[in-house]
Amino acid sequence: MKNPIADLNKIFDSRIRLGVMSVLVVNNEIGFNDLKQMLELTDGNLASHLNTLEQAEFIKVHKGFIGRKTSTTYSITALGKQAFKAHLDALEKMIRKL
Amino acid sequence: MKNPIADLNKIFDSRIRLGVMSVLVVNNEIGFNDLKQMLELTDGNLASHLNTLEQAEFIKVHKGFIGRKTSTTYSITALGKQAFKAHLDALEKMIRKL
DNA sequence: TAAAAGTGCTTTGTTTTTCAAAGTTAAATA
DNA sequence: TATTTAACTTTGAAAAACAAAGCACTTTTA
Repeated sequence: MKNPIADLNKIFDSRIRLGVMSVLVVNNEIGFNDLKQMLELTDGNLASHLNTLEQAEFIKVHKGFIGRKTSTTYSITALGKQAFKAHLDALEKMIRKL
Repeated sequence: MKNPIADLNKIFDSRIRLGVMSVLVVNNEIGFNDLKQMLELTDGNLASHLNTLEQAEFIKVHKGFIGRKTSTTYSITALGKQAFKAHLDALEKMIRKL
């Protein structure tokens, strides 16, 4: 039997980053505050996890306005989609033995 | 939309503990060294994760002998099976939106 | 118009978690 | 007898997670 965890992506070990990605897969764009409320996080905590995902180029940021109010939204990148899918495939392979 | 990560079990955030559980689900008993080789871990690292799982009563230890040589094996408990399944269900629910 | 509140962070510092390395005890093998 | 193996425990360092506070800016409210 080979190492069942070797293909899991370390970035997605975090439940929060997993949650962000899962939200971004179904919402092609979501705001900082919506995400914050959805995942029940403090600003700093969310911001740092978003930063990790951005560094990995799994998500990208859009800074814009709603009317004249600033609004930051996030979306998943092609690379992010691919990496997330690969992770889920690895997870599935790992547990399909059930 | 409600918090998609609320039902994930914190104990299974760790890829290693996830790996241990997934191995134990299909092997009703496995030895320390087999697990160590399978997951490619140092003794101390594996031992401490096994300890976490044991504290949670998700696995149990059997200390015995092969001939007169000590042999430690691990198996999953009913509680562990249940908790692991609940975690996988939560994961699945989270990603079935795809 | 002054105060309060919201947005989206960054910074700071603490707590928690992870991990490798070394030490340990007892038995097995060369 | 010396070395090796099994299965840890202990120690300590590094990394990660997190809350709280601060901040710059804008908008809303009193």
